[in-house]
Amino acid sequence: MTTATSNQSRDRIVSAAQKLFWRDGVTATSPRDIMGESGVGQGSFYHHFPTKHDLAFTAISDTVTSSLMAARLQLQSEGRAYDRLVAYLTRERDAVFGCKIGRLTADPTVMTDNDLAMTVSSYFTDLTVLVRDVLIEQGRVESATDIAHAVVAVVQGGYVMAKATENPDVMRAAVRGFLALLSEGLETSHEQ
Amino acid sequence: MTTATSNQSRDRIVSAAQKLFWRDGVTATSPRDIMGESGVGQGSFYHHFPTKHDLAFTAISDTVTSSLMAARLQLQSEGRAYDRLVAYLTRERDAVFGCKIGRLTADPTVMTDNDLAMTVSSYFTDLTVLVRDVLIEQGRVESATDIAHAVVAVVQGGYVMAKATENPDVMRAAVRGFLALLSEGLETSHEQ
DNA sequence: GTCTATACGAGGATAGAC
DNA sequence: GTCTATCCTCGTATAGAC
Repeated sequence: MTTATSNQSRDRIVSAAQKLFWRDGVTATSPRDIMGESGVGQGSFYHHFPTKHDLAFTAISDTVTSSLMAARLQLQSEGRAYDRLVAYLTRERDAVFGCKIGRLTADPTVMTDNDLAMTVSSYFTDLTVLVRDVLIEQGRVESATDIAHAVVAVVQGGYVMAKATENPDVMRAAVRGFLALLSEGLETSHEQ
Repeated sequence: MTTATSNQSRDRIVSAAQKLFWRDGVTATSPRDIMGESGVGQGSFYHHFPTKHDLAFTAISDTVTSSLMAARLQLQSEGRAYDRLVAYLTRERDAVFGCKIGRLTADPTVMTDNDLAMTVSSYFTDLTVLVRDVLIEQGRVESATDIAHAVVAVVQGGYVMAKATENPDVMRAAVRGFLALLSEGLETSHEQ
């Protein structure tokens, strides 16, 4: 083994970066900001992450992986497909802070960097597939892909609207509206 | 009259700012970038807009006003309410470039400035009201507000997903999925 | 691994002349 | 209104010692 207790400073740097990237975005977060937030010094910082790109890639990849993991846990749990979908849509979200990953879409540092942009892209394609599979399971085979896109879009749009208005109820309203439509023809048309 | 042909440079500055704010965001666009894009010199630039805030407020307010105007024209045109809603949802959008206004939600310069943040916020509340009124007109009185939020969210989320994946079809899929649900119980439940 | 010192361009202006 | 010169801080590192 090369390191004993699996790097203290490195983890602190990544956590601080994730926090600040969520709040301010990657472009607006400087190495100095991250040193301040993490309490790690300059020498140590640049030892672990020679460039901002390196840190951003580590931090964003980790955020994407754990977000997908959380979605997977919820969408592939026990219970009826429809219930899992409702649970996913209505789960508590820090709506007024925006989506950690969706916001990166508006971040020039991320979008002009192929590695980072692909990581963000993969989050949305993977998440949409997860949702689509649940819709298929529910019996909505016909336009499962389209509806899955709508599901993911409603959540992302909910984040944008809630952040814009600083009101978490806006996200809830969007989800309620969507669910009203999704469940409208339920008894007659689709397996529950 | 104080000026003859109603300021050349000023308009060029605002147009350039709107273009760059859309592409890169406000935070990542510098005065120097805008001078370069507009061809206006430094002295002239700072004469018209003493601070970046002043320019951002002018540019963003104008974008919000004309976007709302465009939505209003489409949502309050002739024809059946349902058709206007479909037209609004399916209209051509530069999806892969993201929403000019929605992206500002992830821009620290905008969100930490009260004037700018309120301008962005008002766009979403006003737009949602426009959509809600069409839904009410269509006969969906019950959850018109919620569904209106869902409509706006699907479009915003469509922008985010399309930009993330660099694929405009993703926005179209989200809208198709949403419309599939919206029109599902149509013949029986609601006026068309 | 971590520290301190140093560097250089860009961001966001201000000052004063024309 | 527009131009050129100047200013100071921050972003993003690099260098070398401990």
